[in-house]
Amino acid sequence: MQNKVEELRKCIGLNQEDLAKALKVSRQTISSIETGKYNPSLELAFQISDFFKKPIEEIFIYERGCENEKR
Amino acid sequence: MQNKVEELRKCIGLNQEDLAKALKVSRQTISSIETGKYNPSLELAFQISDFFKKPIEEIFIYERGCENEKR
DNA sequence: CATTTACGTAAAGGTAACTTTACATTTATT
DNA sequence: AATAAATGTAAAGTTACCTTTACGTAAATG
Repeated sequence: MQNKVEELRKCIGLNQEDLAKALKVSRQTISSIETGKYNPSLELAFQISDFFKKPIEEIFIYERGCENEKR
Repeated sequence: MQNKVEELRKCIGLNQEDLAKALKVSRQTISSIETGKYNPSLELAFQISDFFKKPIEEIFIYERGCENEKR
């Protein structure tokens, strides 16, 4: 899943460490999310969403497999 | 974190097993989410969102601590 | 050139999310 | 009363998320 955390973070002139502090997670967590090592938990996604004041869907891009429109 | 999975599921007349199959997870995962045992991963939250055709924020209610409007 | 700042990454460990299997309970049906 | 359908739950195992500590590197600064 792609995300715009790095872009949004740089947009407001923060480094990873400061964003990490603001979100109360480790810098490695931010780094790992930005580099796509793993996705945040739903809770952390909400915190990030709140911080940037954007909906989760605008920050995290879920790649929908074009599998005949499930359902 | 609260969620409306059970409500939305019943609204379309599905049982936990059928929803689980549609989402390709186990029935226990659905049960655990509905009873609040744990939150889904962000990926599963997106799948659930897609399935019910509602944004994540309308299905999962993140309890924001009233901590002086972080940031 | 030496130091600082920012970032990536790796190892080791803890907890959360998810699995399969299985059993118990409740509600409905026959 | 017996059976089936739907749900809750528990145990044991795997993988993902997140932590602390730490090291390497590249770019900027003194």
